[in-house]
Amino acid sequence: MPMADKKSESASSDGARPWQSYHTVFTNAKAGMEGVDKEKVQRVVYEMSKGSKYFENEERKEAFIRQKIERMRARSAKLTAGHLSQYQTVADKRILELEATRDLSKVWLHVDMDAFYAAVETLCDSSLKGRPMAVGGMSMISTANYEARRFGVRAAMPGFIARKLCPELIFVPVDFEKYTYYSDLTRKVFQTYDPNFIASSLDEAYLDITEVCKERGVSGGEVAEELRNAVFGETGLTCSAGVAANCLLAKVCSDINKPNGQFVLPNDRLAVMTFISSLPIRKIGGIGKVTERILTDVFGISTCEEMLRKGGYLCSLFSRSTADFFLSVGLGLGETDPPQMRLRKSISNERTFPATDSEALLYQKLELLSSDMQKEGLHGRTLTLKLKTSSFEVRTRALTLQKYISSRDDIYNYASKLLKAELPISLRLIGLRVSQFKDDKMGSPSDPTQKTLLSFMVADASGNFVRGQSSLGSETSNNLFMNDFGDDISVETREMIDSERDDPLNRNDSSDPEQRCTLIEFAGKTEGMHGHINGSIVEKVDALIEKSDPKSSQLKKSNGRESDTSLPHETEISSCLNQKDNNDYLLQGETSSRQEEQILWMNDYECSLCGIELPSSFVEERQEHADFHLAERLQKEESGMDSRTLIARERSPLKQTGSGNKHKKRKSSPSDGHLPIDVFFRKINQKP
DNA sequence: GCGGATCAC
DNA sequence: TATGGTGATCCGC
Repeated sequence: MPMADKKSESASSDGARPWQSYHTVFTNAKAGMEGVDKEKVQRVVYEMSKGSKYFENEERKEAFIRQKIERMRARSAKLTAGHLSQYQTVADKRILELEATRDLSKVWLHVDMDAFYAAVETLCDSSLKGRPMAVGGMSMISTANYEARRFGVRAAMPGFIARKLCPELIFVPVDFEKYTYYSDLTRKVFQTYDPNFIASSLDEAYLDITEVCKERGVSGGEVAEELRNAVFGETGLTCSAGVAANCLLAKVCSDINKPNGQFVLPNDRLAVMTFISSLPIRKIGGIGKVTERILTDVFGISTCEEMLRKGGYLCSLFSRSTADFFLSVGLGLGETDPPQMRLRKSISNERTFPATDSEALLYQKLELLSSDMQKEGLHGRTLTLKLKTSSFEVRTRALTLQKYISSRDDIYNYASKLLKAELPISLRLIGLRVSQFKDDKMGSPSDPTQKTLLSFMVADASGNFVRGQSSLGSETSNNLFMNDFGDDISVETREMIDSERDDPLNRNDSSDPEQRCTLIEFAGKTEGMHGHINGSIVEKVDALIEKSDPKSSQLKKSNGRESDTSLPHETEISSCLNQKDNNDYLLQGETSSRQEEQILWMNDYECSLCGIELPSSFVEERQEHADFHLAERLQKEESGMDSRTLIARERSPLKQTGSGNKHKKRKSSPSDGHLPIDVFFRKINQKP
């Protein structure tokens, strides 16, 4: 097993240079960090952190990661030549299948504002120009300008460490109103190039400029140049752009000539493969600090191309979806279609405070949080209490109820129970999260009197917020992204939301919390999240390769994320039927199914039985519609009609009215989670 | 369903 | 003096 044995190297030098074993994210290559003395930064960070509770916790985490790596190395070493060759065959086949999904017909542009918060602050106060400056405070920095980055100062770094690195550093408090205002200006420009642009944060967006290029007969690079000029003209801010055939690559490209630059990757397979071949894996969205270490330390993978060369190992040691993602990365594949609209699945509030073990104080914090949660006006069944102890250990304690709760008192009472079980304890953070919203599970009849997530504003794929399904493409100024920090890390989220409510720019705002825009998240959707490779190894070496079902291993698209790229209709249903679809290649075909719902509102608005579109806010209409199908079915059953026939007929229109992407591959084999439809309905009927 | 982890911004 | 907040997802139980 080839491996980059960095461990012995660093272990031997630990004594002399202990800071080298303290892995922070602050020394990763980032725009503006060229020429930074990383060794010095590392040393300062280490010296400032050493001995703190935070540091000790980091060391504990580090020890776990080392263990993980050791376990994986051991498993990897245990693979026999036979197993490996089997898995190599699987990987090669998979690579071919993935390759077949390559789509070079689209031109995607990723725009990324340069040091956005810092740039806005400088725009508003020209005395900051040319001086090292950071937005944030002594405990946390949201972003730093390029002058500060030369000292190694960067986002997510504590301010007191930043000041040590750069004593001249100017600190400016965050001001989200300002950033939102300028973000809206940029979005107005984006909209002229792609009305359906995807805003992934205040300072980042994806634009499909395929049509613009075609209609005007210009290149992607020319569009990028023009757009960047327009953004500068509109705001006085610079941005960087990447142009490529898919979102994943475009994002990588926008980082290459940052700041105030752009990079075009031609829609050409050879160009993509060449580009990918030397690209460090850490540049890929979804591959973070831990995943990078595992891939390099266990498999010796440091560039994307090596993903392909080590395909056999990857397929044998990772879940199917994770391995698919890795292989896609190796091929330079990524999302080429706008992501499906997604509804928020949870809402949370958390707050850090001076550590205390005073129970009275802790309950007081909980009370405040409970009030905040009530203000969100959501109804959920699952309540999760998050705790961070004074030693930085994070715990979560969850409770799922029969009923939906939303009131301050309910939240507080249940949260108190969860907290009580942890006492005595010394905490520095308490958080609450509510999930399993009323309309989370499709098909459960809605109570029209209830506020639900879906009665809030929802967003279309452009990131523009719309009510229900109508008036797509509302004004960009109505955008609101709660977790919208870009390069910049918020420490003032609560304030941001509160101030946003009074923002004169948000003309649709209402004081009624029900009318408020609610975040629909897009962040990271195009890259997806493929961490969690820890402990995901299943003993599968004994599985038979014959079990691999060719149909089931068809891939839809892109980054290999089943749920992200699923087509509507059957695919959507199948992913509901079979949430646990993470077996490895050789174990496909053993997944179980479970589903009890009646009507599935696909994409949250489309009836699974007849395809009629009913926005989720049409609560009563939906109930009526469900009743209609029920009555219809009962009637036909009584008349002796075979349910299979019935269902087939009812479902058939779906296929025509489908996504219009019939050529796209999708999960299609029963082993992938499709219940025979009559079994499916039999199950439904068992449900009271 | 729960809890720990990872990731993005 | 001092290391964030929000949301998602995966994975093993």
